[in-house]
Amino acid sequence: MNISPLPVLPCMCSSFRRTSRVLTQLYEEALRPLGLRATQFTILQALALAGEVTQRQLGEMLAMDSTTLTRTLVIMGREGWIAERRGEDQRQRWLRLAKGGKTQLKRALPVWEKVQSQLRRRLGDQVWQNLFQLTNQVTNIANTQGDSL
Amino acid sequence: MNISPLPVLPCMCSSFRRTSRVLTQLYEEALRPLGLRATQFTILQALALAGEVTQRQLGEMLAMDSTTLTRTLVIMGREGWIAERRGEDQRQRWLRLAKGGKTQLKRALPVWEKVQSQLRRRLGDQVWQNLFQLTNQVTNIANTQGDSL
DNA sequence: CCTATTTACATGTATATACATCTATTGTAG
DNA sequence: CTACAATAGATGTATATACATGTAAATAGG
Repeated sequence: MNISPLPVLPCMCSSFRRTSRVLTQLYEEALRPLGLRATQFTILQALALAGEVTQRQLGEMLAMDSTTLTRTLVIMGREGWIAERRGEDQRQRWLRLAKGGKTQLKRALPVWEKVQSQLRRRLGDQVWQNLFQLTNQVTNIANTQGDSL
Repeated sequence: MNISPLPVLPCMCSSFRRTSRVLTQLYEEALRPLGLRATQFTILQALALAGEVTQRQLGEMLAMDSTTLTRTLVIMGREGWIAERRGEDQRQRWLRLAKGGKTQLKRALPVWEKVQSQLRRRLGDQVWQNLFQLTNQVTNIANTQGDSL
């Protein structure tokens, strides 16, 4: 059944991590038939919006460690979703959607939009907008909190 | 430097996952000297608040798969933070804080409160309260979204 | 120009996470 | 009571994630 509301956790970090888990399960359940994980979908979408970027820039956009991307990009390259080239700076990897990645994203978008719209309907437009604003605000503040020097 | 605000992501799942990552890094940076990960701290705190619960109940509280807890509990048991016993139902594991877990939690709480209060100050009390309310609302809605049958 | 430092990414390692599947136990229909 | 279904965890496997450290390339100082 699982109807009873979950207890409020006193920790902001725990609260966000818990919400992330349930959202991830919801979105991944929808994306599973396509063989897409949440992070992978996010990267496809980010590259579609940003065009060609370095691995580091992508990591900054997603607030994800650049070395974490190394592993995920291996998987996505193996699937033929990501294309890359070295820059003039030979250390940099410039990343972009490969043809297969565009196809995969095109297939995923309707599925994603359905999940988004169902969730949005249940939350209401006002809450929905608030959530984007607030999560973004927390991200930016927490992201600079440690920068003491 | 890293001052420029991060782009708003159009996906609610990505937004929450990104915020989770930055919050986790912030909290874990503070907890690292204690050898505590975010999830581990959450479990210590949850057990302190809930008393003795089964693995499944703990999983439900945290919206975490019960089998995920199996691995984390191995680590925490090895550290001497968790005690357990079998119930009348021999399949169930009843979990509680061990003495070492109480000690560890006592050491961690001041560190955690410092991170919380700094973040709370930068966000403001109103936003802080909103965040708990909203993350909880999203958790409960997303947690029941998939329950079609 | 040469060395020291910084930067971009790769690799090793540990934890987090979920799902599929397996085992043991409990509950249920006849 | 017995066979079958449901439940609680354990285990196998794959991905996600970050940090410490390594390597190669670029940059800065002299």
